[in-house]
Amino acid sequence: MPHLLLKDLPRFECLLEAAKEFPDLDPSAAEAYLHLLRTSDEAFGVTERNLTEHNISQGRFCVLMLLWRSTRPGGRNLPDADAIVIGPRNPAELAEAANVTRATMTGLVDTLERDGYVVREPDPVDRRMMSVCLTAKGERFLREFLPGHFRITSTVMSTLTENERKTLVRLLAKIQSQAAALQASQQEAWSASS
Amino acid sequence: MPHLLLKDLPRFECLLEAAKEFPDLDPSAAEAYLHLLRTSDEAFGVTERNLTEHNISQGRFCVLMLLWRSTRPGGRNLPDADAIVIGPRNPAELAEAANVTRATMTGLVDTLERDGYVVREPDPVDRRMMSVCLTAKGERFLREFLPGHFRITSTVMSTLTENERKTLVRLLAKIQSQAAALQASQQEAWSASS
DNA sequence: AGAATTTCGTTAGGCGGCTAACTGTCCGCC
DNA sequence: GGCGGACAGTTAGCCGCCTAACGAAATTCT
Repeated sequence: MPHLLLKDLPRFECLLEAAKEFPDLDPSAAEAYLHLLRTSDEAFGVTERNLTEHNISQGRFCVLMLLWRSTRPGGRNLPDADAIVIGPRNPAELAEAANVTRATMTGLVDTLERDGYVVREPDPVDRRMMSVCLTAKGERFLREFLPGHFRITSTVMSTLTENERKTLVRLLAKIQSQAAALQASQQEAWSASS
Repeated sequence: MPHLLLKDLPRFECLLEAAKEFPDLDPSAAEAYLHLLRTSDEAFGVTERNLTEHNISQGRFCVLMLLWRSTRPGGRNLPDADAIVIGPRNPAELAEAANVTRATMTGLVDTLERDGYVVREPDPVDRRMMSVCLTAKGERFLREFLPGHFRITSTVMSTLTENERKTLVRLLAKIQSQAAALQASQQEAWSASS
C-alpha cells in the first residue's frame, strides 16, 4: 500500500465547516480529491497483496509486463503484424516507459535477474548499452500469475456497470489532463525561478 | 509520486486483444482500474510536489492534520460543541487513524519533533503512553501551508462540474467498498490457510 | 499477590523509490 | 586525430514505509 492516507475521510460537513475558515478550500473538490486517492489506494492494496504473495513488487511486475509486451510478437493475431513496435528493452527505455529513474530501473532489473526472470546482455554495437530480456522462467511466471491478477481487478470493478465504467474513465481522464497541465506549469515556474 | 506505473496506458484495443488469450481479463474493468491508479498517481504527484517544496512529506502532513483536528475545538461554531470528540494524540491512535504501523508513526513523530512542529510528552497516568502535541510553530506552518494546498486540489478538480464530482465520488465509493470487502476476504483466506 | 497476557513505544533491518555523482563509451567539432 | 560534451548504466546515500522483536508498563487471571 503506497502512501499514507487518512483511514476515515472527513465528512462533507466538516469540509464545509473548514471552508468557512479557509476560503481557498472548495469542499466538493476536496471531497473528490480525497476519495480519489483513498479509493485508488485501496484498489491498489488489493492487487499488491496478490503481488507480494507471489514475491514480486509493483515495480518488478511493471517491468515484466513491459518486457513481455516487447518479446511476444503481439500482433500475431492482428492483420498488420509487422507494424507492431517492439517494446523497450534497454534499461533507459524501460525506465522511461515505467516512469522511474534509470537508477531505480537498475535496482529492479538487479532483483529480477537475481530471481531468474530476466537476463542482461551487452549490446553488440553500442558498448554502453545493455539489453534486458525476459527468460522462459519469467514468461512462465507471468503466464501463471496474470489470470489471478486479472480476476482480482475484474472483481474490484465488478460493482460498476459498463456505462459507469465509461463515465468513470471519462471523468478520470479529465482530472488527469488537468493534473498533467498543472504539473507542467509547476515545472515551468520552478525552472523560471532557478 | 508513489508507485511505479506505466507512463502510457495500453490502449483499449490492446486489452481486447489480450483478453483473447486471457479469458479472465475484463477489458473495461482493466481499463477503469488502470485509469484509476494512473489518475490518482498524477493528482497526488501535483500535491506532493507542493509538499516537498515545503519540506514535508505526505505522511508528516497527515499527522499534522490529525493533530490539528484534535487541538482546535472544532465544534466551536457547532451547536453541540461538547459532543465533538477530541482527535487522536497517542502515537498508537495516530497510527491507526493514518493507516500506518506504530513503528512508522514513531519515525514520523521523530522528524516532526526534530523540525519543531510537534512535541512528545509523557502521559502522567499511564507511563507507557506518550502524548503528541502540535506546537505553535506547527500550527503556524499549517495555517500558511493549507491555503496553497487547497488551491491546488481545487484546481485539479476544477475541470469537473458539481454533478460530475458527485457521480465520481459515488462511483469511487462503490469501488472502495468492493475493494474493502475483497481485502477482508483475502485476509480471511490467509488466516484460514495459516 | 504473583504469573501470564496485552499494550505502548521504540529499535533493527529490509525494500523500493529518489537524487547526485561517477565510469565508460560514443559522437561532433576544431 | 584528439578533445569536450552527451549519454548509458551503475553506485552511494537518503527517506519513508514495512515487519519482527524487544523492554517497560498495565491488566487480567488464578
